[in-house]
Amino acid sequence: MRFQTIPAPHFNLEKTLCSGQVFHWTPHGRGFVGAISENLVYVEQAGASIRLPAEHAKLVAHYLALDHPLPAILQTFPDDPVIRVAMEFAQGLRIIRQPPWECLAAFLSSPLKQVRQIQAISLAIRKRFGRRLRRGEFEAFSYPRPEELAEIRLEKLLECKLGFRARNLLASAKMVASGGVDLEALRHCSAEEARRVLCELPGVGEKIANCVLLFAYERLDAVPIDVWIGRVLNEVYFAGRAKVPLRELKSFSAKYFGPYAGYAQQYLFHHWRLTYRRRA
DNA sequence: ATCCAGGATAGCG
DNA sequence: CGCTATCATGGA
Repeated sequence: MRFQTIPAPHFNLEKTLCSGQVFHWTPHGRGFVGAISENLVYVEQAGASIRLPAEHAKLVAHYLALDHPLPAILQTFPDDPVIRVAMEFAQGLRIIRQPPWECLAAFLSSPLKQVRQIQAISLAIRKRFGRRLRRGEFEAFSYPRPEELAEIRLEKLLECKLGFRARNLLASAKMVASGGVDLEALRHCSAEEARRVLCELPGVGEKIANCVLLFAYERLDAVPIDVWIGRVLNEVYFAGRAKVPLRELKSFSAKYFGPYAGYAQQYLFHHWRLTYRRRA
């Protein structure tokens, strides 16, 4: 296997793959093994570059969004102390371009789960129902395609610890498999239209739709407001005010964080989730 | 033990 | 419309 090193300035592989935007990459040697659709991929950080099998260079560079002008994006963030410390903490984090179905399926299994558990579920489904991919010392599993997942019995899916999410994942897979929702077509829609269509899927509300828009469709202004972002907004930007309505949090985020609000949101999410200590 | 987790949704007033 | 209870499971 011929390896290649390609430049990856302003990039941190570990922060990018382990910040709760994608859930199946597993440490291997000095890097990570995973799959992009049906392609087995190994990639490792090498200073300001990444090192990977040459045949996957193009695929991975696109997936990891190495072409995003990160310094220019960061410059659009508001200048406040909370953003500044998050930018420092999450330096090199990029929002990637996931295949839509993989991303949607992962977030369908996310409600009321910790990142750790979403990882476990994602890997269990891949191992159990996906395709085994092997190449030399590397091994990974693809995520079952919609039409494959749609054929799985609910009882079998439940063995992957999905709980009440299994029903939604299965029903959504059937809608995608039957063509009721065309995930590829959403690439050409406006963000509003794509969000509306995604919310037609069972188990998808505005938050998960925004996750998919941000992490799969490159709508970098989409802001998923989960418990962590809600916490940041309430404790920092709405400090002292009790019970701020969700619609107010949404409108504030869209205005205050700027054209790459989704990117800013991810830096805040990563920082707060890994450093937060509950107060007495 | 008790509370919480990258929420969505039916059912209520 | 906005509010609430509920859903299943494991981590902290």
